[in-house]
Amino acid sequence: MVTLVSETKLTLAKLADIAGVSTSTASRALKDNPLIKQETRSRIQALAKEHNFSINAAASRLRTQKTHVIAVILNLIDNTEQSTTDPFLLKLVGELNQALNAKGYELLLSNSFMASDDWANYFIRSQRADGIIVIGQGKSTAKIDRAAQSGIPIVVWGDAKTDAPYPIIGGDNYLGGYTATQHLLSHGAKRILFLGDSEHAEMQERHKGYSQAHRDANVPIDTQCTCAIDITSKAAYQYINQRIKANGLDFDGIVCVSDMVALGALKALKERYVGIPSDVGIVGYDDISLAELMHPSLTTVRQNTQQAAIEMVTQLLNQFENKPTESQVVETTLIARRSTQHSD
Amino acid sequence: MVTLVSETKLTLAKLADIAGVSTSTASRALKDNPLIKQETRSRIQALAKEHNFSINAAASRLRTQKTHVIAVILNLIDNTEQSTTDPFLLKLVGELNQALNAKGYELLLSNSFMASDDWANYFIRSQRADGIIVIGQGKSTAKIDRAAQSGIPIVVWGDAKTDAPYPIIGGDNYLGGYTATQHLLSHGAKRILFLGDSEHAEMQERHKGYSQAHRDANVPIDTQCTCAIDITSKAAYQYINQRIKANGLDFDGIVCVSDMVALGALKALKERYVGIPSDVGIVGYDDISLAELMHPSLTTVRQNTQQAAIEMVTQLLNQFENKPTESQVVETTLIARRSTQHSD
DNA sequence: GAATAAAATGCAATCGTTTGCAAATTTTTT
DNA sequence: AAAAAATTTGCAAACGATTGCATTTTATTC
Repeated sequence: MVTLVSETKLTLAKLADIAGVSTSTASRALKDNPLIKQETRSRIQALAKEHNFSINAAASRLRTQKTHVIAVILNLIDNTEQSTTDPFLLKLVGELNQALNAKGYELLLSNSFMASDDWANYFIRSQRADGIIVIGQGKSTAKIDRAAQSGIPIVVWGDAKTDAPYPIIGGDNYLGGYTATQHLLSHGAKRILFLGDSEHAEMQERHKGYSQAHRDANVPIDTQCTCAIDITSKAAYQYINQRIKANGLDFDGIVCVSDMVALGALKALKERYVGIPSDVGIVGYDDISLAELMHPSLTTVRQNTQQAAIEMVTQLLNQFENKPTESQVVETTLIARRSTQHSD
Repeated sequence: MVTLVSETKLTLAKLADIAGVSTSTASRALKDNPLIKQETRSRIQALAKEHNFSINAAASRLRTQKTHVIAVILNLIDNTEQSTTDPFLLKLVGELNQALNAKGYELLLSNSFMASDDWANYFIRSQRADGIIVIGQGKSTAKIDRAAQSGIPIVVWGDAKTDAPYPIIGGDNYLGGYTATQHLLSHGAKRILFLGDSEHAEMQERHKGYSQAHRDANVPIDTQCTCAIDITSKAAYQYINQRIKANGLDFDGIVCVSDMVALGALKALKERYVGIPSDVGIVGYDDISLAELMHPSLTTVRQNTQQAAIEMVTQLLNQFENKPTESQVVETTLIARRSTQHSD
């Protein structure tokens, strides 16, 4: 495979030459700067198209000190494989990609394992990106705090109620946990498991909602019902299996911190012929596309990810202009399906 | 939120000043160039760490004409929402991210809707990236061909048997289609639907395998059994629903071009109380993490995505050094589960 | 038609690294 | 101790676009 096209590389200077103008004029013309006569502008733009010319991004970035790139960091939990497995995170990435593109930005994908620990340095000071979006608060916000501390533009997907010097966008986790639990209680559940990892800020909030719903319904809470597991379907599957083996079916409802967890639990229950929802009702979180495809379809809590993505981008761009920013709660609604209620 | 840190921006020149050496020495020291005395190297590296110094990527890229960035383009099918929905594509992205990082490259995520149509121009000539990886051949390879034509480094995930001037990495689609079909036939199926879009090169190959398996088993093929639908669970759900409404259950097996499609079909069948696998056996493709969580768990064809990612990166980097490249077939295996066979 | 205002273009410095080559320093050899 | 060789360092020219300011060209006014 030989490159036939190359000739000599086409630069703005050469294009200007061809057009018979200076580089300044060419540069302005390509950006449709009204300083330049309309006719000249069109002429140069046409010429650029004709010669397949593209502004050199490296040079432009160096000169303008703006990259128009945003780094999106998947803040994964150590030694879980939540990453490649969880459709929710990646869905969010997809939405962010769209939201960013709509504003003329590109998305540099990274994850917390890969990027060096000093995000401010690695991405911003090095001029690889203009700002960063972190997906997930993780168990510790140390890296995030550190990055924020150095004053770089940053936005986080997480629990919006957390008090932090940077804007956090996220669903109303307390409400989500509350509604999910209440929903199960109102369908008669008496012993509801909370399945997930309560070390995360988001999960903690959900757990608070879970507790409050119990109190409001006058149903006692057993600490045995709060089960700390990794946020994967596998962990959920194993946990439920083991629990039933050890204790028998000592619960009649499950609130899960993600749909993946719910699916793992569901599988374990089905294998043991536990009736759903007759014996155990189950609620997931995230409303991934598979939730409604399951059998029974999965009741879950949906967070408006598109709205979230747009909001995150807005909050980030605001920082570029030193506008004030604030954490935002996105729409969070319970989607009731068959895993918690019989058909009408 | 005020930036407290900024002072004046730290450049290599200033760092060199602090260290009392020239910028050339500083530059070399930071790259551990043996031209520089070991002691000087360590001293400057320490200084850089201490002052949170990071080389300016824009300047470096401009000077070296290398970005160390690879653009990954999700080549989506027009007006389907395959993008944010299909876990398989995003899984591949995750794997690519790892493979690229391992080689010191970063991943710029894009999709065919966003990026301008002229990939060579937009990504490479503009020096936004050094090469591109395209995920999916799509219905038409026009954009890919065009990009390849201009001699840029490029690799494609698709059907490796397609003859093309660029390396294509992919599973053995013929074999996958063949094995899936044969598996159903050997379990007694007589009328098997092929559910998917046969305009794609990959799908065409699978369809060929599907046909050949029939011939080898001496089972007649009905063209009515080849069903062209969008590659989404929704389309599959609707199609199966409609078909049954119109024709009754006129089939006893389904070969799907993706797990998402299979899940949609599964849902439609279950809602009509069609027994699986007793009445209809069903095989998916991709082995997304949910395949085994389904009920019944889904028989599917797995392609080794990790191997694929590594191979794609290798083939791409080879092009940087003008080494020869070639299309590669990755491991493709049938994972037999409950959706095609009763428990033992 | 000269003077003034407005519109269009060009000059040249700058962004921060990298690197071929020359210069300075140190070490080895005779 | 001088000459030669080997080791370290520094000079200065790129890389390609952008932009404040100066300059030229065109249009307007009296």
